[in-house]
Amino acid sequence: MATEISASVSLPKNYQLVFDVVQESGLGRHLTMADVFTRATERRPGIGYSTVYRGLVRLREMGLIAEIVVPGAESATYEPVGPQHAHVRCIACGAIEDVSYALPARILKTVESQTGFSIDTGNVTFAGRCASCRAAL
Amino acid sequence: MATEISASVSLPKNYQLVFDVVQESGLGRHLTMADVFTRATERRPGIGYSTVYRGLVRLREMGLIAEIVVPGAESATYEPVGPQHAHVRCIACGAIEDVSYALPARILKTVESQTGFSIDTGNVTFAGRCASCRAAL
DNA sequence: TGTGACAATGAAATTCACTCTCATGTCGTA
DNA sequence: TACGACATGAGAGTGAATTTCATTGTCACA
Repeated sequence: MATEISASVSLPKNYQLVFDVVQESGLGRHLTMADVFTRATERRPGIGYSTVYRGLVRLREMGLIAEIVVPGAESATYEPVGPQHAHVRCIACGAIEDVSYALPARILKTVESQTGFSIDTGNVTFAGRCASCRAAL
Repeated sequence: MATEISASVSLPKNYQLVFDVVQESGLGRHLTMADVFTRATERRPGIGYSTVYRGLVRLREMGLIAEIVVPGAESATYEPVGPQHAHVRCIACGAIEDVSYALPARILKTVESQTGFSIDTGNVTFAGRCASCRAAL
């Protein structure tokens, strides 16, 4: 199941492990650094927290995984790269889910002309209550 | 210049001070907690960090100021409440600016039906390079 | 195979924003 | 003045994120 990284780059085995952990969590799943560390430890007992941390940094820099920061969440989470999408966070239980929404390209253009910035990315997050938390009220 | 809070509520004087600091920063300005503390200290030397912190929490709960969390920024920032807008952050210098953009209401509806969440708020942030950082390249 | 240069690793310390605790101070009311 | 309720300041605590450092591993090349 371990997804091999395609090309020429030879990734250190522990970074490959970190990559596999995130990749196998699947689209729509969101792992915190602690989650990734836990799963990595199951596969390679003794792996250091720093190694996992550095793996996440490296992979993010390489564009192989995505770090998402959601306001209100206690820590950053990581997910496989995939199609552009937004995230929704339950203000009650903290669950994070994907939403298939991407900002229209013309919005980015508008923002560029309005601010003078060159825009690389747009980021959308929603906050609300998930179905089960609403049911529990 | 100190904006009086309108109504019946009598706000403790230090909280009023915190409110004034944020209010006077003006729309489009973004102060970190440390910024607010610094400015508050100039006006009332000896004011405690905890007091400023509690002031920000209280005012946020009352809806009198807004806390914004931008991915990549080292800390949360505070701004006066105003019309819905998005934020753009320079990945080079960290500057944060306002952008007049709000998610269309129908998007929120779509997200609700897609996820089963009840959506309270939507949040949009952009990342890019500001004009002066691009000029400096 | 030996070796040198360099990258990766694990343990632990540090940093930093944020939050909380507690003892004291202040204010309004009777 | 006596009292209760809330505000305050100093500082400690929390936890995620990041860095340091000594050690180990890896790889290219002789």
